[in-house]
Amino acid sequence: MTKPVVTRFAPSPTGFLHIGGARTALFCWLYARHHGGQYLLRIEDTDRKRSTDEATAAIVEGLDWLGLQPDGDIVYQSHNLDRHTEVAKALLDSGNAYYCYCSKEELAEMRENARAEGRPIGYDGRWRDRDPAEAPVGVDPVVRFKAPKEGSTTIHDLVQGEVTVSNKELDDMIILRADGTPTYMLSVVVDDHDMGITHIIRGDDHLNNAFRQYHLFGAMGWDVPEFAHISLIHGADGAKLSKRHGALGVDAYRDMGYLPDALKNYLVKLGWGHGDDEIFSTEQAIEWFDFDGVVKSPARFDFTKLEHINGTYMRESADDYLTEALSPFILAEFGIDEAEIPKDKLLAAMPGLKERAKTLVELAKSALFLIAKRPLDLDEKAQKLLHSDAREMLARVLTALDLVSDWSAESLDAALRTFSEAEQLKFGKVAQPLRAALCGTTTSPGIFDVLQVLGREESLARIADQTMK
RNA sequence: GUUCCCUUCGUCUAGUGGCCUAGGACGCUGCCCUCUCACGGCGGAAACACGGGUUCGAGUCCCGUAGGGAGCACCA
Repeated sequence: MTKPVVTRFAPSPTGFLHIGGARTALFCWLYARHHGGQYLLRIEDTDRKRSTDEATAAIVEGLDWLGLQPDGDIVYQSHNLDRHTEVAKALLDSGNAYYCYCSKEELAEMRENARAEGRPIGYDGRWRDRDPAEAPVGVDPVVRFKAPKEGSTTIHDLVQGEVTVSNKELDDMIILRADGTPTYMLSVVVDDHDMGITHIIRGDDHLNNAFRQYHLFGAMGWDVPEFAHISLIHGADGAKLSKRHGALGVDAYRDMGYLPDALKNYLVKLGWGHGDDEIFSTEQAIEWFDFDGVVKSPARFDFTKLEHINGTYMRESADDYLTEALSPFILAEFGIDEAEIPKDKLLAAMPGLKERAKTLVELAKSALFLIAKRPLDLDEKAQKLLHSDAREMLARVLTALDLVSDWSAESLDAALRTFSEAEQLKFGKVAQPLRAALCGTTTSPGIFDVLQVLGREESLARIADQTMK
């Protein structure tokens, strides 16, 4: 019987939840769900200068939108500072750590020399075995961890495989600053242990940290969790995604009109694969997800593919769900309040509308003709289409449609076909001007659907608006 | 600079020594469907970074080279 899986997502609250973080969270969540374990959220807010409550809120909100709610309470790293300090003291007592009185200038010089001589840049351990009695007075020391000097360290990473590094590369890292506060390296290890984390899943920018953390776990006599370092997401140009280079918060994706499930589907496919499967439900992802499907190389973010997946999800979404989801977009696009939105019409038109939109923003735009008040503004193409001949023809269409008493797609179809035959026009020559008059645009759902959703009165009035006798 | 990681169509990927004449998806593109736009259907162009090994046989294993990425803080 193995231990139940416990994973954690551990962002630092210095900004929004960006897309790479969202994917890491998704992988953590998926892995925990797959194994029936727990997925926890830890806010790494020990850098109080850069951490903000707003950022924490944005992260929680972003995860919530994606449906990645953590199990159990959120852990705030800053609340555990005393515990971290306590562990540092224990390390000091057991001889696994020591005080170092180096000044910053001394350290800078050390680095410079190392660089000049082509040696690894790091602390040289000059206080490691020095007698504390030699300590300069009036200097607050930092506490450093005694890393092994000989041999090498191997990590069996679930994604990267066996990774070995020479212990010469590991310098004695600081675990307690001169002001007595613990550093990140110490805090993560203590928190991961205290939270019972079994699998550390994070971006591979932390791969090198894993070696140092490995020894910290060992020095405390703690079990070392499994590591899984997943590759980072790059922008479309192959460069790393960063805040100033294309990295957006998940809220931006929400505002661009992507569905959370579609974004998740896209994200999990970015760097993980299950054969040729492209579109699958969250349930299937949980069932299939494992590290043997995770790709080591970094992936580029591709909006076009996201759009395609989103379009697929939209077409498969329930009409009432989309109708509700649309309100904020209609407000944002057209400044129309939720209360003024004719939801019944939206719902009725939704089957035809959702077929044609890849995002909620597009969907909102395509629904404008349902909401717009007469007389309609015509877009450029529609204006061009409604030349005088067409307007004259519309007058005759109006007469023909006025005769239709049963305003059903069937009778409308029959009436318009009869009309176009009588006029010796191809059906399209009738439908397009009609569409322009009805929608103000040259694209829309099927013309009979449009007539029906608009209703007899509104349809005839809109046509009348554009006729020329 | 140094350490570690990565490298299959433009992009995401399948591929775990013979099933590969390298498969799927997005995008691009030809045709069909058609009242527009989509959707859908049937086709097409398009990749194993390079060089050496190992092997009867290499996209798959090993070594180099090149390119890309990440780390190297009293940040997390």
